[in-house]
Amino acid sequence: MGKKSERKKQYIRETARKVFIEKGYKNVTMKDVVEACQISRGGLYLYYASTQELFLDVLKMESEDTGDTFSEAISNNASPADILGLFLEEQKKELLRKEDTLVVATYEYAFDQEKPENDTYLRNQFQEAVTIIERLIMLGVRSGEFVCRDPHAAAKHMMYAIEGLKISAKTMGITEQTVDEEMNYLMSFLVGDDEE
Amino acid sequence: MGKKSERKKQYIRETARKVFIEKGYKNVTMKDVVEACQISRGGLYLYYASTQELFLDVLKMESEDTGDTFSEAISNNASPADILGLFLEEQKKELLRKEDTLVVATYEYAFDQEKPENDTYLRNQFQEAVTIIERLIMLGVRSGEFVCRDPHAAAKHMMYAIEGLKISAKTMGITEQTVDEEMNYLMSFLVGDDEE
Amino acid sequence: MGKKSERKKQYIRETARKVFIEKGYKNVTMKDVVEACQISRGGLYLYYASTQELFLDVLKMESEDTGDTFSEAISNNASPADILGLFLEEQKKELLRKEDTLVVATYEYAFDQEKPENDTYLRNQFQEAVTIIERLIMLGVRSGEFVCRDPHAAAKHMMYAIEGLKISAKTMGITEQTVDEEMNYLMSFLVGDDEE
Amino acid sequence: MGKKSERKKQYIRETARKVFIEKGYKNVTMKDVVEACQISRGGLYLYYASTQELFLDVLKMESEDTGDTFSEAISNNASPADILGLFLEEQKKELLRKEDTLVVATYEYAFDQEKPENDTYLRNQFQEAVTIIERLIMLGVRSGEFVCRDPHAAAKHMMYAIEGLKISAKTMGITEQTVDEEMNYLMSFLVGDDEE
DNA sequence: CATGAATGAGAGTTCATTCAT
DNA sequence: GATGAATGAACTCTCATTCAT
Repeated sequence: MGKKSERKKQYIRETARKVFIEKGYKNVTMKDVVEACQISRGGLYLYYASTQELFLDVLKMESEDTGDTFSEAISNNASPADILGLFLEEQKKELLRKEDTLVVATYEYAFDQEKPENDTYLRNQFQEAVTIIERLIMLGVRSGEFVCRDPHAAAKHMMYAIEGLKISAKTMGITEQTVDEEMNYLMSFLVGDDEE
Repeated sequence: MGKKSERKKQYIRETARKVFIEKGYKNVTMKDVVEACQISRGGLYLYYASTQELFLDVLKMESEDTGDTFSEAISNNASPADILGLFLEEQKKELLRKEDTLVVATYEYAFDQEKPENDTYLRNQFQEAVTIIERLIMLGVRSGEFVCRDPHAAAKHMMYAIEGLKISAKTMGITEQTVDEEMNYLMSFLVGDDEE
Repeated sequence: MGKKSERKKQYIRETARKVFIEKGYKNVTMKDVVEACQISRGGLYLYYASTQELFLDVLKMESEDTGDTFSEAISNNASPADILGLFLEEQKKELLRKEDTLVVATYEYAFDQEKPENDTYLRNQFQEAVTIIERLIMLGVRSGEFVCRDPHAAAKHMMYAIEGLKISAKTMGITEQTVDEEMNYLMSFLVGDDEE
Repeated sequence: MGKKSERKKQYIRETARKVFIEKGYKNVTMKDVVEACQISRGGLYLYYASTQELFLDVLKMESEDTGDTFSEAISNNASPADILGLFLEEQKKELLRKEDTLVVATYEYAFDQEKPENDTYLRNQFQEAVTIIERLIMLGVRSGEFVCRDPHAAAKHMMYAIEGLKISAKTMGITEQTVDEEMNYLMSFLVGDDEE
């Protein structure tokens, strides 16, 4: 029965996700997963041949589960500025979250790949975010809320700054206040109420 | 012989540095280092008890070796804009460099620490850079080259963006053009020749 | 349904035969057989509890299928020398054949048995061949084609030499020319056209 | 100290030899060897990376240790017939020996190689024996003890027969009487006292 | 009868770490 | 100080075998 099997795979994926969140990528062994899932060694191999395969599936699940909150907000015809604010708020929550985040594991995984080019997940996430922000900025410019000459460059810039915040949060640590300052700084460029 | 001993330690450190550059942090074993150094297993333990200890010493050496080019340029009384341009150029080179960089190992090491707060190296590097940039901006504002209301926030912002570029380069890959665009974008805020 | 069941068993046997031919005896796992047969793991166990059991059944099938060509030739009242020539030709083909032969698996199986005495298959094959050759020699002697004082010893000797060729072919390799030379050598003793 | 290390390697080799004698080739695991040697898992890997490597070294040792009895007998200027008799006696002892023989393991190893051609050990042994026998026959012919038209063919034939006896002994079993008969049969060809 | 998910024993391999020399 | 042999824990991975459905 494919269904039962798929449910178990799903279970393993979800359990493994927690393990990756807790331990990162490189520190996770098949044994860790086996123990977390409370299944047998061989049982795990029935579904996944390596932590890499497992992690990739976790990431895939991750991409499928997210991105919805957005389309929702957008279709709710909130103002671009509001939506962007929402987005930044979301990012802030994500990057301040200590538990329940795959960020570290994802970076670690990326580092482990021979060529960065091979790692499509992070790039896709990034590109997708850039596209959304760019669209929001353009909408905002049209509605007069935003001032921006090059929405694409601005969007990319925002994402690089956020990426910088993310990695900083996970490596050197960061305070909520610092994040807020940065987020405001990012918005201030677009609002352009004053010259800078 | 403290001296001879210190020379050997130095040798191990430098050789290990190359290993960390090549393989990152987590992938390096004591065995790797022993082989790279062509010394005995026991010999290595005489100086370092773990790859962590070794890596920390490599980082320490790293901090000591750098940071000098700058003070130099500053004392050469070049214009702040030039120096900042130089700094960005330096960052660009660093982040596009595929070989000969400890960036990945350093991040990996940071991830491996229980609390980000424990990892002083990255934070120190970051803070130092922020301080320098901030100082440059203030000088530039005073000389009329730059326009900036909050030099500290601007400096921090620059560093977060750079950090974002760095991690992106190592995970998703990045083109030189993209880096140039970002760098120009960062400068454009300060020059303020036009409203944005 | 005994019949349906027997047909399936037959199918497994035949498929497994190919696997044994390809991989020998010890290298074959129940998994290999399951995969080759495209049946379920449990399904296989319904018929065979181990590769040993399976191999024994393959061998049994083998004995049943062969030995017929001969009785045929004999009853065709060809001359003993011709029939023996035919037999040697047959052996030559068999031992030069790289694919489609159970020779290696059979030896491997025999090695795996605690006591050689337990392995009746090879001995039976051998005895049977000796008997046939002996009979042929006796017929040839009677008809004046062969010269031989001790047909039984001669027959056994032939078979040992052939066995030697067989194992040599599978272990060190052998050329067709070498086989031909040996076969001629074996015949020359019986023909006795010249003193040796 | 290379010496100490070599002594240990020697010890492992000798101990492993016993294991191969007892269990054949394919049945031997690194664990078996570790236990027989009473050393640690890692300790064995320090010297040998696989049972194959180990077995090859055992075989190499084997070739070095043997072959001496012969040259000795030859230089003792015994008659060719005596030496050949001695050789056959030796072979008889070897093939009847149940314990203390690597024959099975060697065959098993040979079967396990992809191409029989790769397995030089058996072929070398065989060739060497053929050469020696051939030389003896030629000497015997010259001295009038033997009658033989084609010493090379005769030598090869003897070896194939012996090979056949060997494998038969290990697979179907063989009695001492049968071996004696065969050996006599082989000698009778050379002595040529009667036509057969 | 048949399936295939699940188990767990066991083989292979690698390394951090110690210690006699 | 320095060596490198030795240990043993930890991991990866594969199958024979069972059993609920």
